[in-house]
Amino acid sequence: MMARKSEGLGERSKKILEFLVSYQEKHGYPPSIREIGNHIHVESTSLVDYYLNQLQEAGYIERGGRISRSIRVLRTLDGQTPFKQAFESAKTTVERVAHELISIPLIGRIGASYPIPMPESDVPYFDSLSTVEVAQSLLPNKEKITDLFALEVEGESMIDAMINDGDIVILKRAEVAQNGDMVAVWLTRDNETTLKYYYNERNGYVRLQPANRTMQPIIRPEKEVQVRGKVVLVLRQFKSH
Amino acid sequence: MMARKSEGLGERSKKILEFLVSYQEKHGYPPSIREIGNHIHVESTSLVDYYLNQLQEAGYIERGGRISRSIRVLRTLDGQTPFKQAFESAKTTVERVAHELISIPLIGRIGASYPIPMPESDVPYFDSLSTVEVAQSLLPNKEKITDLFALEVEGESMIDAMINDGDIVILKRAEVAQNGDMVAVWLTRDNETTLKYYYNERNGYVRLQPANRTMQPIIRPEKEVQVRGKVVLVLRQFKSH
DNA sequence: ATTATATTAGAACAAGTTTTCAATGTCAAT
DNA sequence: ATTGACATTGAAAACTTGTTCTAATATAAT
Repeated sequence: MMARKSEGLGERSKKILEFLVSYQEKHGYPPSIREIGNHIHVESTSLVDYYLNQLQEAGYIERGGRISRSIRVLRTLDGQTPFKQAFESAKTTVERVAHELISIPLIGRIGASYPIPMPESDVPYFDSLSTVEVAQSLLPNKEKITDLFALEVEGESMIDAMINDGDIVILKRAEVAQNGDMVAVWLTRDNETTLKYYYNERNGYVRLQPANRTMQPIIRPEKEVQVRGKVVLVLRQFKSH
Repeated sequence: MMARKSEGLGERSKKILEFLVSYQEKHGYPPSIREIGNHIHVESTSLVDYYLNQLQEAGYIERGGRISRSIRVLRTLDGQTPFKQAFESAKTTVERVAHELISIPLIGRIGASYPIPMPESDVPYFDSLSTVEVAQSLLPNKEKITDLFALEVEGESMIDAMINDGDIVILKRAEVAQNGDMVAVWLTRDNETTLKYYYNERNGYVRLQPANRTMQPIIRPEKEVQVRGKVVLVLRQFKSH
């Protein structure tokens, strides 16, 4: 016993599979069993049925029982996934990739001596100078992207935050901050913008700590410190010469 | 005479057209007339046939006479062309977007006291720890992406280059540099890695200038300075607390 | 040779499916 | 009210299509 077990697919099955794909491509709907039989020069519908069952067993096609022209090709010989599936797959890929590339409005500059420009809430950046494209993976998980905006740093006043002229900082709009956040603040007494680590000392004072540990912190009363956003990412591009 | 001439399509025709598309998407083959009728709550097949003829007249569908489930949608209400064309369009979109999001291998760490790990040329990073996703727009025009690699900065030795612990630097492989490039170099005499601006003084010496202008440059003989790459981008991520 | 299984044919049947037709309802314009 | 194009119905007819059954033939292992 044990006759040759169908290694792979027979010639006819292959031909049927190809025909299914080409017919669908050409007509927009699948062929009937008799049409298949005609193509492989087989008169009897039962034989075609026989082959189709094989193809189904092997996972190449799917059949909707008793329904006319209801053969669906799941995969082809070369592993290609035809049509619907390929389309779906492409679609999800588009969505995924598109989702992973975020456009953040570059709404202005930030420097020591002038206030931080703020984007209008919700009304998404019509007047943005340009946008900065950033991969989602570089940003904190699931930030609402509408809360993000970018500023270009002007001048060297942020050097103690390790941020230099020309750097791009990406911020999340915020009025309050947690201890340890890198924040953009406006100091009312000093009339100055700065980027520092934020620590709320429980005595009504706020300590603003430079990133560079060798430098001294700034300590101000809470009401003199206006938080404008949390820094989520800093970008520094270098031109190649 | 001249009764209301069908302006556009009737509600039912529209519904049928939508159904045709969604059914085909879902099942992989077109619906029968009865199934259509069922969907729009119409018992008589002849009425559905009537609507289908209209749709055909209007050029929305094509029918294979007497053949079961042989309706092909040519165009939809919003002018979209289903199937193959949509697939092609989606595919190109995928390719375009995917092209704008680049995966750069993160191949190790960089610190003052140990050499710069280098990726094998061409052999694309099998052993990369992970990858950094970056928008093409942030990189210099048309860099060969295979020449790019990323390193995570360890320690605070690069502070004078305004680069801190945890920062990610993206480099382009290079053995020589132009004046003004920010480069990653290995100093053989000092046994040290550093990131500095590169200036070749024509007297056989190289001046390595910190980004922070208040600091003093390092000057070394040309042969003691091994350029490993040009810095093209620095990323600093902040966790939100 | 024998046996079990794989392959093929043909026909008949049942179910699925589209067409056709005659009849009737609807509605705006005459 | 009458007309006539459009819309709708139900049912029968005609055709397409998938399934099943029986039987015949081939093929490989025993």
